[in-house]
Amino acid sequence: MAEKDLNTEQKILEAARLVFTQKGFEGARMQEIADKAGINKALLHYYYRSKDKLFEGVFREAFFTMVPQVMDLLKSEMPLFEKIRFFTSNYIEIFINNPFIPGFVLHELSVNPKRIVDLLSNMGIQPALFLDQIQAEIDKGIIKPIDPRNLLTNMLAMCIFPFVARPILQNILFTNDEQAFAQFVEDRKKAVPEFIINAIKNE
Amino acid sequence: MAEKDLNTEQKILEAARLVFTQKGFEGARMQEIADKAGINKALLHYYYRSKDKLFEGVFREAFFTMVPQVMDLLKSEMPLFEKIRFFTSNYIEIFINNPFIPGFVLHELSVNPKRIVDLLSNMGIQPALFLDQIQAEIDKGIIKPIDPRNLLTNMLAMCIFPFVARPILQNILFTNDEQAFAQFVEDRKKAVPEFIINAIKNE
DNA sequence: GTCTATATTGTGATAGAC
DNA sequence: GTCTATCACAATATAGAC
Repeated sequence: MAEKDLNTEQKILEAARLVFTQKGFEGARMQEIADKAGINKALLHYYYRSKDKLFEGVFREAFFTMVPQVMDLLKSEMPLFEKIRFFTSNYIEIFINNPFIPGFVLHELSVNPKRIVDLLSNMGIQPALFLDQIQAEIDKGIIKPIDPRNLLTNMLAMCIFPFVARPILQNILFTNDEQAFAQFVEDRKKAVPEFIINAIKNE
Repeated sequence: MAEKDLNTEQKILEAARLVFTQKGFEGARMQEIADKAGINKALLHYYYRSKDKLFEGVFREAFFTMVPQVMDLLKSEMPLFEKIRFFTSNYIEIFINNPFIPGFVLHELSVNPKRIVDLLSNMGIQPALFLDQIQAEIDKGIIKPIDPRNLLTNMLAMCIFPFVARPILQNILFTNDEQAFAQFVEDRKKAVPEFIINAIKNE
């Protein structure tokens, strides 16, 4: 690494993140990334040999933002209900700060599913501990019987879906009022864990 | 690939549906659609003047499959719990038969949100009646207090999300076993409404 | 490192024979 | 209606001056 203008490189990555996450790989244009970074196309290729290489970095970062950070939380020793509250509210908060990540990752996942195999095996995603914890609470009679995988899927669904379906939800439920939708999502940091715990708690 | 019995126009639409739903508008190639339809590019343009026109038809059909069919159900006079069971299981069944629709529609929605304005206004999506029904049940003390929009969002999330996130869920929860995942989704036709009703029902 | 100019390949779309 | 051949342009990528 010789003397690189980190400023330019940062600008490129930031611009690429914006364009890729909003348009996807196929929809993104190197010209638009260059424009947003305030440089020209040639300089993009000077820093990153190809569109693929540039995308690789952006996708990796997005994938790491979306998947593993909070997944680690599932492995902790926290009591179940507390863990559910912590997981959902933190996850929603991450997406509030990165609203385009979910749609971006899910689209690229469905277009090129092979990619996840590489990435997932490179990071030890292991929900087994969390699933076992759920099963243990069921056996103890503390929560209602449920397939632990269904519970985890529901948790993820309620955290992620509003960001993937935002345009349509905002339109239907809030007549396109952006601030109202932002407040709605903010409220869900408490509403979602409450909903989940109500669903599984034994009286 | 395509049936010889079908006329050319049907073969084109079928091929376009496959390619567009799996690759999106930007990722789709007219060449690939032509190949899948067993014809050549020129003939595509003979039947549909442009890629846009062809996409229009496919997206419209997908959008109508995804959004309004079951939405009408929300307006019916059914009791709330029964309505929730009917809605969720029917919706999941639709996606079992059209697994690529959710990802396709949601992606195009986020890439081109303006499109929904046109389509949504052309069909009277009106969840108000359902939201009112929920509020009425809350007032009567039959279900727990909850923002009705949160409840509707959660319903949609749990129905749709597994199909959008299928590659990653199938990998993490089922070690890429397709049949196991199919069974999992089938089970959710009963598990999801049960989960929801448990979450809101007052004891 | 940054630019202008250009090469090179894609891809959507059309012309015209049959 | 269906084909082959080709156009026109857009987009990635490279060459080379400064």
